[in-house]
Amino acid sequence: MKASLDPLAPWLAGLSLRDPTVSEAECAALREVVSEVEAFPAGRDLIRAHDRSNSSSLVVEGWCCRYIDLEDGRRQITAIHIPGDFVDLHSFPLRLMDHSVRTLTPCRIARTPHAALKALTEKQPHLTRLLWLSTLVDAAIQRQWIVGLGQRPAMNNLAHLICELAVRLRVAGLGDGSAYLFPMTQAELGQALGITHVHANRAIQQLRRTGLVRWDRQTVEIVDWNGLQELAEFDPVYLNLTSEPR
Amino acid sequence: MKASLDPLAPWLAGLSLRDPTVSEAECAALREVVSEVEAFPAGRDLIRAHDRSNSSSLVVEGWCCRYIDLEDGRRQITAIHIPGDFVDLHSFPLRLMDHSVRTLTPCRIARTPHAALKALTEKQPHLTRLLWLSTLVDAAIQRQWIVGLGQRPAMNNLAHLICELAVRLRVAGLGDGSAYLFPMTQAELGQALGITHVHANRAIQQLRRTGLVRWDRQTVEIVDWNGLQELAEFDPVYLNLTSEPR
DNA sequence: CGCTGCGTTGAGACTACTCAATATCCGTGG
DNA sequence: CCACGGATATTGAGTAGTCTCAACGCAGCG
Repeated sequence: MKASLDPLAPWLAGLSLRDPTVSEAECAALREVVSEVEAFPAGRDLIRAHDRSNSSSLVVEGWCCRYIDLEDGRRQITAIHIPGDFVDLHSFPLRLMDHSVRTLTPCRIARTPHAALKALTEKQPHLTRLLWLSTLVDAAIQRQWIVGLGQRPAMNNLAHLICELAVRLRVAGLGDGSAYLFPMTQAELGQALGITHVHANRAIQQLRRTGLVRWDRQTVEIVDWNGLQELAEFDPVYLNLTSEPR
Repeated sequence: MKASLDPLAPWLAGLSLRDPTVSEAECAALREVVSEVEAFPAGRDLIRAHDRSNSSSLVVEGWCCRYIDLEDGRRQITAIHIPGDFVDLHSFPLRLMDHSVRTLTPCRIARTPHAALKALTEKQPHLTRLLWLSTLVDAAIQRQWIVGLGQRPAMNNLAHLICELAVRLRVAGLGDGSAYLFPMTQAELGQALGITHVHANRAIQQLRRTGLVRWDRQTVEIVDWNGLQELAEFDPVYLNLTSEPR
């Protein structure tokens, strides 16, 4: 998973499957507001809940997540972000952060000042709608997580997450989706699935026993995509892709 | 809870607490694209998943919800919408619906054609950001639901929902939030909380026993706001209010 | 008056949790 | 190269929360 030379590359890769009507001028305008890329180690908070953010972060390389902590220390991860995700575009129209953002792996992040984004929305209505769109895809993903947390047993929800990330990674131009690096610990996975790390471990074992995926160390390999999709009831409509990735 | 003469009134009431910088001209522009109000009975689908929508709905009166069904018939409600909510602004930038929308009570709904919204975004960048903002508040609410479904026991999550709706109703100018009509059946409540209707009933009873709320028929009365807020770990930051309602 | 939908209750089963122990991996320093 | 320590993964046993199935009560309505 080499670094792209163009920090916008994974974002544009995803966009090309959602709305291919981006002009060269728009790309240039966006490129201009994306400041230089910064590197972060794993497990570093980029923004904390209740902070006031004045820039938005685009993931160029690595995984990060948004999360909300409860008073007793339990943590719920509300989103997982991969390269190409504008992880914190939400903080642009919103004022105070209602959640925190943190790296799951070493990351390279491009920051965009809110002032620059605001200026951009003044002049570029089409590009503005695309940025809006990308926050709404995030929201659609959140809805699926709500369904998973509310209705799906742990193993099925885990299968759904694996499907989702496979497609999203493929959309971002990272691999073919049949096997990928899954760099989260089982504790973090549990925080995303709303279960304890002990139960996350058991859900993984249960999923392994179905034979639909192989899961060794940090590598997930999808052995039977159709079977996994069926187990998870995974319907990629919510990812808002107009054309098939790959 | 009488119908407002102005279909935009509850939306503007909420907006005034989030971004009071709306100009008269912007209101006029928005008013122009909101078509006449239509009435719907309870339990009517407004939009179905996988449909292609060409207009967005603003709730003027009544409650409705978004939901996603699983194959075995189980349903997860992903959002509850009250007057002032632009229930389906998401369908404007998004193409295919990933979820359905349905009335929970008799409703009056104002429709806005997407073409008109698009035209509006071409000319009114500030208003566009406000519309964007309102979809992001929806997303923030969804995040809290994720936290609730993943981490909170049923009764606590129910308490959180009651707190949330109390504030949101107050923000929309509907009542003082200390007591309100809760027009959902226990089955629907269960679909929102990710539990069965049987367990929803037990969660209600458990909450009643705390003495923090009275819940008779369809009326919820908050007896001890501070106690309820504490039980729910309710922190209204995510509703993005710059000033206190009322 | 008898539907029908909604709320309520009980009993037993299953999912996920807690607590605790053990095993494995991996980076670091000797 | 090996020893060590910390983080991560795995396992077991008992408990708590939630589900399923089934029944019953009550209210509104034709």
